Amino acid sequence: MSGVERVTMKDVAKVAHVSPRTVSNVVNDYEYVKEDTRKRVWDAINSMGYSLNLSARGLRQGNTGIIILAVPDLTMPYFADLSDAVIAAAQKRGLYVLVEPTASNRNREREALHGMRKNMADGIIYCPLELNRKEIELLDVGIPVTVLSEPFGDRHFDHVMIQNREASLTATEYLLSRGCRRIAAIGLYGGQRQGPSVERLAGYRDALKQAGIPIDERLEVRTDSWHRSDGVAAVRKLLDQSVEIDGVVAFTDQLAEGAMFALQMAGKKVPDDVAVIGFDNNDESQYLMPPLTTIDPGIDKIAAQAVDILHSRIYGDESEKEKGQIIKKAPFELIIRQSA
Amino acid sequence: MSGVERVTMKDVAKVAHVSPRTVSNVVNDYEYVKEDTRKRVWDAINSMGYSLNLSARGLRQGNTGIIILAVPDLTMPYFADLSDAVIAAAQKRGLYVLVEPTASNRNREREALHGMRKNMADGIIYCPLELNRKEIELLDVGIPVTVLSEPFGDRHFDHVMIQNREASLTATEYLLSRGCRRIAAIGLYGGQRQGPSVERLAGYRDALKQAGIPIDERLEVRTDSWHRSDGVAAVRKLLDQSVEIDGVVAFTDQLAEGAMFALQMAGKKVPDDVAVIGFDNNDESQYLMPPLTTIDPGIDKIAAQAVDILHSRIYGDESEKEKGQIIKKAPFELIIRQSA
DNA sequence: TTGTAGGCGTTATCAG
DNA sequence: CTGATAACGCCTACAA
Repeated sequence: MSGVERVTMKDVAKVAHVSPRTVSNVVNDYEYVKEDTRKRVWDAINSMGYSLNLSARGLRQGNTGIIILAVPDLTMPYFADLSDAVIAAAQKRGLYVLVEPTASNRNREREALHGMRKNMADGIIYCPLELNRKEIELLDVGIPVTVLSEPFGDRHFDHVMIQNREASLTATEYLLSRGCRRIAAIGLYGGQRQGPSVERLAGYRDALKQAGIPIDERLEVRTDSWHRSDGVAAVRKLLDQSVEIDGVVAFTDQLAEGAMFALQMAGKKVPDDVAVIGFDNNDESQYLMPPLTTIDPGIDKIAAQAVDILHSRIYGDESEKEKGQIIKKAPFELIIRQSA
Repeated sequence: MSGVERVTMKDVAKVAHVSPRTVSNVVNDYEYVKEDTRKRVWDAINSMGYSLNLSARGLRQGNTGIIILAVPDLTMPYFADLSDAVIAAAQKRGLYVLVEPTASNRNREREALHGMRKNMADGIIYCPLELNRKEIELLDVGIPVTVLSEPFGDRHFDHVMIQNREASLTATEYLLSRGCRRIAAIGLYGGQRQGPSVERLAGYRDALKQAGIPIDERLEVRTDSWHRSDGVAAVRKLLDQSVEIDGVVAFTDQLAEGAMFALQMAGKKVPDDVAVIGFDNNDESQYLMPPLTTIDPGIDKIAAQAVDILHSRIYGDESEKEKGQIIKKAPFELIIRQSA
């Protein structure tokens, strides 16, 4: 097969009759290299099969060109889409992305490794499902961090916010405008006082309050996670307890999907008997029966902003690095289809 | 915030009153270190906030601990699930995974970067959708490669195979056993003579042949890709052309999902009018209406095998590295639900 | 069981 | 515009 021999810059330099310094300049597109020299060097590089050793560069420069994207679970469509978007955005800036599932079904004992990974990266984009103290501690590792959530605690990480509360308010308002009065909220998550699910519930309550409708806690269904099966379970619970409903605000499209499934299994028509609205606008939501009305959180913009912020923190000039906490709100959009 | 000062092994050594060598031994869990010394070193490490510089280690040892997972598109559930599984498997072996979408909607001009990435990794797991010459060339970069497909060409990469042809045969046989006689095959992809979609079509034809049913090319629908929208388009095409069908073998669950959607929109009942079977067993397929009968390709096993093979090629002793081409077939399973 | 010394491939500094 | 030289932080013979 291929070589045991490692071709280095020095080797290339010898063949091209220049110094290693010049080879480095060529490889890094340094401006002031004679055209002639540049060509000679590239020829040597290609003919010798040389390739840059990024470990060496990293050691010398003190950075790796890698950022970590920490998401709960790649098998959830929202996070898969987000990862894809972040990788694309990072690529534009010449960064590599190490995806790290933090709460995947397949990973349980990753804590140990966590400590190591930070050494491999120049920055972290962290996407929390819930915010417990331990995870937050893990973030504070001496490299820039951008968190995809509302700001929390006394930490001063940068944030790119999904407007969970406002979007949830919008979704609920829409159901109200369609005449729903018994609206269930599905997806309050875990035992946290903060995090996306708490915000989404708050938005739901805001809308009810504005409409003068009293809160009925039986309509607020907790779930173990945000998978489809949780949506099924939530609706079953409502039906079992004979809680009357004419609308469902699901905190993710998967929950909505599961909810619609369970409703239809129980002989309810969507949207006639029960209107359903989701959150995320995953690709699949437009192919459900009926197609799902949902909130589009603008994933590409979120990803691009997160990467841009991180990039400026890591590689920007001093003035950028020293800037105070950056907080951006991403715009969202109500996508109306047939489920509500 | 945190430090400008970089703590090195030498610093730790000084504080712990040992040599850098000993610190290295401790960090790397070398066996022969006195308990007392070990503790002293760890204390120093923790109190000083030292962390290992992986670039330096990589430079010294000639490897990075990173493998690349090249998949077409993270937004496709199959590849998201696969990535999750590969990351989990890699974690068990202490490897980091750089996910690289090769044909994502969001990435078009990544060719240029491709050359660079190989320098950052010790090995590649490559998951092809189609096999064109250019992509194959790109693979041959001097580090071990494991390909998730049937072997091809004259290259001697290692392979972990999904049994596309056999599984597709099984799926089609099942529809036949349920009485279908006009079975459409949806998802022949691109203009290639090789690749998963070609194999799946072959399996479909095998089954028809075995059953003595003549091939009708109008039933074999090409698609641009394997997204839900392609499933919709394929069925619409069949219906528009008034091609009679009573069954659909879709080459992915997403195609099946789109197909069911289009069928139901056209007033057809699934499975009574048209039975539908998918391929992949994504989580969502059990929540469709009706729940989707499909093929489970055993993603966890595929991921684990691919990582294991790569690991032995990279870090194994010489005898393992020199072994000839490794080819493994992953088992699959027919999952029967209500769509067929 | 631990210390010493040297180099892995790059890039930055400093000349020229 | 290009050359020499010195680090970057770690690992590993070799020695003790």
